[in-house]
Amino acid sequence: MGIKERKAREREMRRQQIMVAAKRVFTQRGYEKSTMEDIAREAELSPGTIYLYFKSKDELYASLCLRVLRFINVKVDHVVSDTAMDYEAKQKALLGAIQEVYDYDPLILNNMFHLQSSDTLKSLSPELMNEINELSRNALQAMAGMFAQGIEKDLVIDRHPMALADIVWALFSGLVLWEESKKMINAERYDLQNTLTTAFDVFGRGLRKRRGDE
Amino acid sequence: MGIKERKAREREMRRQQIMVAAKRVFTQRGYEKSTMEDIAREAELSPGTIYLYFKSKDELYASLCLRVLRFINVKVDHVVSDTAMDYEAKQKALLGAIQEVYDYDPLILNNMFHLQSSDTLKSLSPELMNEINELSRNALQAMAGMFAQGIEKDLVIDRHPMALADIVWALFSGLVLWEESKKMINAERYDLQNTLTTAFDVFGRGLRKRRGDE
Amino acid sequence: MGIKERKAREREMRRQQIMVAAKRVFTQRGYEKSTMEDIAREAELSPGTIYLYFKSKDELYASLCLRVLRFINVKVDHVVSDTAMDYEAKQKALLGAIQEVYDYDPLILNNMFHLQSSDTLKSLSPELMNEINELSRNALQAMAGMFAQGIEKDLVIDRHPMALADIVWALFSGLVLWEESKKMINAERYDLQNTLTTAFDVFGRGLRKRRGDE
Amino acid sequence: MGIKERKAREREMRRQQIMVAAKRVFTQRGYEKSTMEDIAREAELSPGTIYLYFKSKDELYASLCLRVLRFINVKVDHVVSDTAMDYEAKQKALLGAIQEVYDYDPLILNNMFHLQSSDTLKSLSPELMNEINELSRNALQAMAGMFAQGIEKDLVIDRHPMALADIVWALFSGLVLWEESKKMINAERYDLQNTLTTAFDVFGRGLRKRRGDE
DNA sequence: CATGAATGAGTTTTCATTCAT
DNA sequence: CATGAATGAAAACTCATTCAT
Repeated sequence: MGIKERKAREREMRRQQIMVAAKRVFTQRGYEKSTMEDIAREAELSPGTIYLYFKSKDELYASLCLRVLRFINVKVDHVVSDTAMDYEAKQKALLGAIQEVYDYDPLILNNMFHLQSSDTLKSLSPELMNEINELSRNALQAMAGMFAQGIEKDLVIDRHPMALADIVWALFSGLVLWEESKKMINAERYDLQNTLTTAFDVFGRGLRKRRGDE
Repeated sequence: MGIKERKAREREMRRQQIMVAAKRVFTQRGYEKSTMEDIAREAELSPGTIYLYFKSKDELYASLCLRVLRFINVKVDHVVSDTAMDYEAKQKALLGAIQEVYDYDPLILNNMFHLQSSDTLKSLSPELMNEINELSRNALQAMAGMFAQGIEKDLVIDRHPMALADIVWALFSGLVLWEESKKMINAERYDLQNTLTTAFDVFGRGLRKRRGDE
Repeated sequence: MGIKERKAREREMRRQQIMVAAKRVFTQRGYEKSTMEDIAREAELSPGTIYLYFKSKDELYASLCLRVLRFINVKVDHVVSDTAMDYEAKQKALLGAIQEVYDYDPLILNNMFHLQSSDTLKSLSPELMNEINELSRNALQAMAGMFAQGIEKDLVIDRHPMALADIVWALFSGLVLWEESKKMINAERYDLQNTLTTAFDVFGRGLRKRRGDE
Repeated sequence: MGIKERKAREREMRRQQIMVAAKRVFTQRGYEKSTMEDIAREAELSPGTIYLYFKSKDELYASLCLRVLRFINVKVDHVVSDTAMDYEAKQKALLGAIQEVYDYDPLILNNMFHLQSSDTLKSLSPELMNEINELSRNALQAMAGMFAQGIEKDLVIDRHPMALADIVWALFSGLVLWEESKKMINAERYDLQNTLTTAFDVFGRGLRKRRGDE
């Protein structure tokens, strides 16, 4: 039925509209300081309406994280399974994907941290929780797999691949944090782009194994 | 007056007792989910008493950050000004200092993030704010100075020294975050020690310049 | 006009459909915990449609009560005015009618209680309120009239007839309540039928006057 | 310690103060229409204070029921175990106890009905729930025991003792309900005292077995 | 007529902070 | 100084009712 489809599409658009507004508010104020009324105002809707699309503030928040995780997974899966790319290209593409996430919503990786609270987890619907867990695990394992390949081909120093994947993730979470902290300490001119480029470079060198090393 | 001194010392001890309790609670639950009553209970004091030593929850929190920043500054200043150490030793000592902070309170660097909220800043007393700003800037500039030395002596790749300092900080903030996130996604066995060691290694290699590189 | 009639009949059928659904929902959850959406879902209609047939939740509820009151009145009037029945038969028929109401909707007598709230009453349309008042009064007075007859013929103990009518009503309201309360306290096996039979018997004996009594 | 005792007594008095206020408000408006703010205003306290003594609206309500159940149990246990009373005296004392409850809070027996909702039960602390269940069962079984005695001594008609206990309880719940319903239908002059007296009389007659009966 | 998405006032609950003892 | 009961403003969430389609 065409009507049902249209309804579903409209419903999905409202969801997106709310998520976009929520992202803006969460990014600006952080999870705890953002009120549902703030989000409603930003979405130009009434508070009650939000609850027609998301069961609770936590579910709304988790849905935002989910979207980012899905994006990362698509990218990572694509990069990892592309047999035409050599290792160097894959590493570059991976870092590019993470920077895309960063550009989309710099705080999401840090805010995701909020989900760790066991109280929060209890209130999430099991489906949501399961998808989040699965996607997180999948992204990480895909990255680890890529590093394992690099180690095998002797292009990356021989360290536990999962630890390397963790460092990639941590470095980016940390940069976000740090960018915000710098604002706090009134660092006159925080050149994030420069820092990111340097990080990529440092990180790339550290991973790369060269003859005569060790 | 001996009496006045004793009083002052007792007062300082109470402050420390409260801060130790607050650290434990903030570390466990995060800033927003920690209540003043939680902290009072942990300190075996009444809520009212906390307010005799700290003007507000925010000031208590900022005082915790301050303590960590002071510790880092002492270490960094010492390392940087020690003319007996060569660059490699300095870099190692610096990373060691940061890991000490991490061992003392893994979440402090992340939680510090909370201060970024402009609402929070407004409620802090100007003296507190100034000291925080100064210490943060100082620590970062000292680190940057160290890297500048390394670059000059051709021991470190030629990148903006401040950016390198940022990356050090960010990497460690990020690792903490990530450790917590892994709990969330039920990562089967998260070997933080391994990850940290690898990070040190990767980071060290990336910073170190070698003949024939580039 | 045949068309107008058909329309009217269809309209009446929708009303009935909604009332049946509402009865089910109110019976299950009670007045306050039942939402208009619950009722709409049960009636397989949309919430908006309910409002085409009933001005408000209160009016819908009052309409349900009205239906029961009308049923009781028909029965009571019939019993009381039937000159062919002797007193004993009338009393029996009356109790039978009440049990019929009970079988139809055990909670209606209790739920009716909700109407007592003065706020609720204010929002009812005067016509509805008037009919409810009149029917209630009429049913009670008819019963009282019957008891007065019994007293006159020396078949029933000499007590205020209205008080006797009240007790009949109260006993049945109470039994319903009590049946529900027993579920709450996990009474192992609540044999309502047995209790009702006993109640009829005890009550009948109490009303019956016997030679030598008093 | 005298201080601890005094504190405990003061705390208990506040609890009572709140419960008295809550009783008044619940009695006047019913459970659902009573807001915590209403109760706080009646108790001349702030809403937050109520939550220092009762975990939720439901727990406050359940505590009220508990108090009444405790009272009934004390009375019933006393009457049943008093070997100096004959059956007739016991029955009279029992009805008297119930009327005392009724005089104290006419609506409590009806309102208790609210607890039956499974949603409500889930939110109650298990201890509270257990005590309510135990007390209810105990009161009922004690009453049933008394009737069993009466049946054995051939003073009460031979019916299931538990059914007789149920009827006692139901009759009184019902009278309360009915008293309120009468207000609703603007019954000109509702003489509750007369109805109650008649109910006692009718009920007593119904229970009493006499030679030559049946 | 029928729909069902949207509304927003109203409710329960939390917690930083104060102040009388 | 220390206490901890009390406060009350603010937040999450609900639901009867409306109205554009």
